[in-house]
Amino acid sequence: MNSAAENLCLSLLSNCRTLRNLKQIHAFVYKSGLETDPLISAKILLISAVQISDAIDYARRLFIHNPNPDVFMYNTLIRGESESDSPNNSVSSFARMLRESYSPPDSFSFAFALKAAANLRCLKTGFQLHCQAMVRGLDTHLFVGTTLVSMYGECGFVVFARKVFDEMNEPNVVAWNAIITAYFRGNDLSGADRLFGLIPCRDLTTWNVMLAGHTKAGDLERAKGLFLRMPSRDDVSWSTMIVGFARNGYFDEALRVFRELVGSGNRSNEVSLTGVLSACAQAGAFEFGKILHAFIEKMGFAWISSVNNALLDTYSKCGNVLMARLVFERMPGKKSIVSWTSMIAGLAMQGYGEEAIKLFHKMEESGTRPDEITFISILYACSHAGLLERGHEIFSKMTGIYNIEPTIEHYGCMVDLYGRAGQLHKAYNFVVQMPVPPNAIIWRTLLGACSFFGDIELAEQVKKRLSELDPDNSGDHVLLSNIYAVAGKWKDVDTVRRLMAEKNMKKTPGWSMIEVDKVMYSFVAGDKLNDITEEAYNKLSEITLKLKVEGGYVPEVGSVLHDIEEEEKEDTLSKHSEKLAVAFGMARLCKGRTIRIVKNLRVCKDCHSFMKSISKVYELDIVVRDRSRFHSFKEGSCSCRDYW
DNA sequence: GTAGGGTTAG
Repeated sequence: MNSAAENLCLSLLSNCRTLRNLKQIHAFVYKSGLETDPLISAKILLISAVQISDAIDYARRLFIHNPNPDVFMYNTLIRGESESDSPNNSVSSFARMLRESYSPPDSFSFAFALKAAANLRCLKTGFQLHCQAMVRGLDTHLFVGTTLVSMYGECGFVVFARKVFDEMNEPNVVAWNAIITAYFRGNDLSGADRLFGLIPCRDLTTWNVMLAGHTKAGDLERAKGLFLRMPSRDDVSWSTMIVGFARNGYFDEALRVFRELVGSGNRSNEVSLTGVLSACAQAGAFEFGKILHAFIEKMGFAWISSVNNALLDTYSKCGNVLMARLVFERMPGKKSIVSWTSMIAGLAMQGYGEEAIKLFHKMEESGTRPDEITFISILYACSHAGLLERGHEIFSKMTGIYNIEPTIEHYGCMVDLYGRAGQLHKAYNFVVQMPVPPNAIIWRTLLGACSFFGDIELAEQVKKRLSELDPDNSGDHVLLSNIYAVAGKWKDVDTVRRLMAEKNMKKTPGWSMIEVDKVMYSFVAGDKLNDITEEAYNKLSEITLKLKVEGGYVPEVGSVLHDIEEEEKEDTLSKHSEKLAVAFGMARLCKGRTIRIVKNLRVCKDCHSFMKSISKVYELDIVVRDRSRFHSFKEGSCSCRDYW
């Protein structure tokens, strides 16, 4: 018979969602003398290990204090750890079960431990578990077999996955789904399609498997076809499409599908939200992002950490670091490493180096261990704020205290740090002494710094290295020719230009995007004429004239010498995509509204001074997110202090 | 009293 207190505890536990709440209930359990009640302690373990994302440490402590855990409790811990940040703990718990438990692992134990091996992509662990399962006669168990298929698939061994699948007695639809997923994992799209044709019965999930496989392979057309053809769709089908579009750069499509999802009355979930938010973040769709924020609050998604992280990233990538900070501060529960790192990166992109470092220290104090991505963000913050010394300290801390092996990206940050500070020869010496061979990106970073500080001699040396590693990169040639042009070395400019023409090198087309009335418009340099571009071109000529007369704006033709004839210089400059986007925004948006642009390349010197000029003459704020950082133009100057 | 396949942010 359950007592009244026991029933009360069980009912409290069934509504428990946060660690804080769980601790309160746990205290009440002690007070009521129910701490040894098997049903209640099992339930508390289940909630902390599985149902609350940041409570696995609590679960582990509970488990340790239990003198003789039963199979159920072992399985719960193995399951929770397999889904945690350190799935290797799950494997350890399984091993401990073999050594210490009175009862042997059952099919549940194997399914959970195999999931850990899959998450670790550790074939060796998976193989050992497979052997153990064979010894116990559990390898042909339907559930264990299916998990084996997906484990081998995750580890990239499709042949093993297929072997297990072929040996299964009567594979059901779930097993079929697992083997199809394994084929997609191994990039065997036609194999996956073939199996899809052979499958005896398909449910909704099979169609979702096909959607996921094709979107991950980047074939959105195929996925779209399947999406329209499938007999019914659920929230996972919709989320898969939205995430797929967002991942592959089809931001407007992601926004459109999300709108359609909400309009159709189907259920949106946290995954479709993170997907559409990611599209907004990449495209800089600030207005749409704000609407999503309201939607999140209204629909009760605000307690989910993945949604909050995506929202904070959206605000910071749209240039609104204050709103990003607000979301960050108000997030419920423990802040994850993703939250901390996103916030640090957000501050870094705006050039708030000191604030980023402060937050980094707060993160350390909170007990969250920074990882390699955190260090990339914080080093980036230092280089973009000119904090040479601090960057140096942090780099030594990473290797010395946190024992994190620097990757080529970390070295790249250091080169950037020296380069931006004008210490070109220090940067060069750093590159040649690096323990890993420098790649083209490293040399390109240095070339950029040489260009900024006009060091022709070093630039030529660096360009030589680049020619060995990546000889046909047009950007490198453009940089070099710009360096010559600024120094007035026309003959050298000509040589580089001729080389580019001979090799038929094409410049990466620059594009810029702007959001007007929650719709994204994109512009490409030298765009063909249509209604939208015509409107932009007309407004642009009007603006340029006014700036020349009232703002003293003089086009800086140095940036275009590489690819066109002299008389066209100014004409081509005026067609840069960011100028078109700004002009379009000024034509369409209400007066006084901040203009927000996202650009795929770095903004050129001419466009930079053009924006400064607009911000003064028109008394208008402009925010440009380029490939490397944010530029906030206000009253004739830029937040980057002409340093980018 | 726990399962297996499909969607999740830096």
